[in-house]
Amino acid sequence: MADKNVISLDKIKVACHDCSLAELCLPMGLRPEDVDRLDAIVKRNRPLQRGDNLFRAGETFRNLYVVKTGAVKTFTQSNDGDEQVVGFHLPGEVLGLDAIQDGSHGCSARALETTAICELPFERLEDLSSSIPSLQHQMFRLLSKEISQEAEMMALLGRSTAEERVASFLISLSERFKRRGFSATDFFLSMSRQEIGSYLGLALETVSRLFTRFQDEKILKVERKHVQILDRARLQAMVTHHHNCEPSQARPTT
Amino acid sequence: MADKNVISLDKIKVACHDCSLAELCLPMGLRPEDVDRLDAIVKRNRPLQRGDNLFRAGETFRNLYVVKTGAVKTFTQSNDGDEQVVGFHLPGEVLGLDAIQDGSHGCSARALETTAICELPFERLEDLSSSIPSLQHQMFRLLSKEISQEAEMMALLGRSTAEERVASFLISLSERFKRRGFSATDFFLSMSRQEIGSYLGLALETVSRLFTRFQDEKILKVERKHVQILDRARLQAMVTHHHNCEPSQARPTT
DNA sequence: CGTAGCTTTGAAGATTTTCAACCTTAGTGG
DNA sequence: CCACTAAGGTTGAAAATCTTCAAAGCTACG
Repeated sequence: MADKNVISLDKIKVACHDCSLAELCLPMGLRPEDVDRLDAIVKRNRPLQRGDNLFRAGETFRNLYVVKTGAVKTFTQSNDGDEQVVGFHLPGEVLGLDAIQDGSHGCSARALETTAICELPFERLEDLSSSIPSLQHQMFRLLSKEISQEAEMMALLGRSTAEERVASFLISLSERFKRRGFSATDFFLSMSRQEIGSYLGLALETVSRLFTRFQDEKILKVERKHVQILDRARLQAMVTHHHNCEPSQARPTT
Repeated sequence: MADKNVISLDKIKVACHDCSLAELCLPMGLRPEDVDRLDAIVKRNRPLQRGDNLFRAGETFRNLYVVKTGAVKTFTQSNDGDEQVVGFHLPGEVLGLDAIQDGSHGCSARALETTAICELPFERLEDLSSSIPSLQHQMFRLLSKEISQEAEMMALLGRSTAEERVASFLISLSERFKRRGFSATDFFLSMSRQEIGSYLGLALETVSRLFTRFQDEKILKVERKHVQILDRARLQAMVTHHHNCEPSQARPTT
């Protein structure tokens, strides 16, 4: 809607209009004055550098976070030190929804590259939701969407071969980039093979091999972090095989 | 809180007090008069028989459902016919949260045994939430909890061996039964090996073998659907190995 | 230019799946 | 009352997939 660029002085407000609140507001349109009220509670912090933590597991939950630019991973750590990636978060996506429940974060979040974040104090958001029914509705939808997406991921992990998982991962990234106005067929992975593997429940070598194989089969062109999707149809076919209950692309929702 | 038994005439109301709304109300206590307002919108339907569908993927979303007694599975169907189980729902647990998002159910729900269900018209629930801040808060918590649980499941599926998955599944069931006042160490599985396997991303034979092995190792006693946990500590140890970020049992929250 | 960190690749090893047979239980009907 | 059948469960062996271990290649960065 508001397509303005970020302006230095009025940065906070504008930043929110054009990005952070898109996820919350655009889907069903709050009234402009309500958007302003929402804007008023949003904070924008200095950008995170690669490796910086946004929050850590166990910390008290106070804010939801919206990725403006960059990318963030969420992960848990096993007691023997190695980490398990539970999500990647691209621009426009929200973090922290799992922490509302018990007031503390259940996973840590770390920037995969230089990343700008908006912060939404959850208590304020709750207050506002009480007085703006359509915001409450958006909040419910937002939470519900997260549940759907996770369920889809569970179905993927519960059923798929390594091939399906990697294909599905690429399609997911592709769609998410596309939605934010980036190329759906040509993008950079901000995460390592290791992190992809951890997320998909595969060894990093398996991920690497699949990338190589897809390239040999002319489905992808991969050059380190740079991925180009050459044959989306075949990628899709690998996944469609398990038909995720909702006809994903049949409805132009979202 | 209300520990009354179900009384025939006033069944609907009482039923809700002692069970269906526990999940929504008890965690942080609505005021009694608010609970009554909530009760007023709850419907209770005839019980479902084993195999009956509660809803099907693609149907319009109107209600959330709370399992009162019995058990329900949610699943998606691949185009080649076989199903993928995405969840099991025991008494006190809520179904349908994933459907708020786009107004239609993304998976089907079917009774695994004779099952009683409460129905909560979501629109009414939203209206009520607007006027009862603590109910809104409970709703957010409910949705957030679902997100946490799914994230935990994703972590499990993404990281575990068959052994860990089955161990984790049993512990999860055990805890859920316990919370509802059933035995944590002696219960009946209402789902088949096939369904467990589908849920955990394992072949049904693998599930069966693990049950047998656990029995050989004196961790379980399994006799068809009847499971007894003999050595919870060792079951727990198989899972703890991956430390689910939140110290699960350290805090008596819930 | 050299080192550190990813990534790729190969080969061996482990786990899990698949296929197939058999067993058990519960329900049915002779 | 017993045999029969169907559905679910168990078990074994072969086959497939994925992981692990190991080594080498590539890039980026200081």
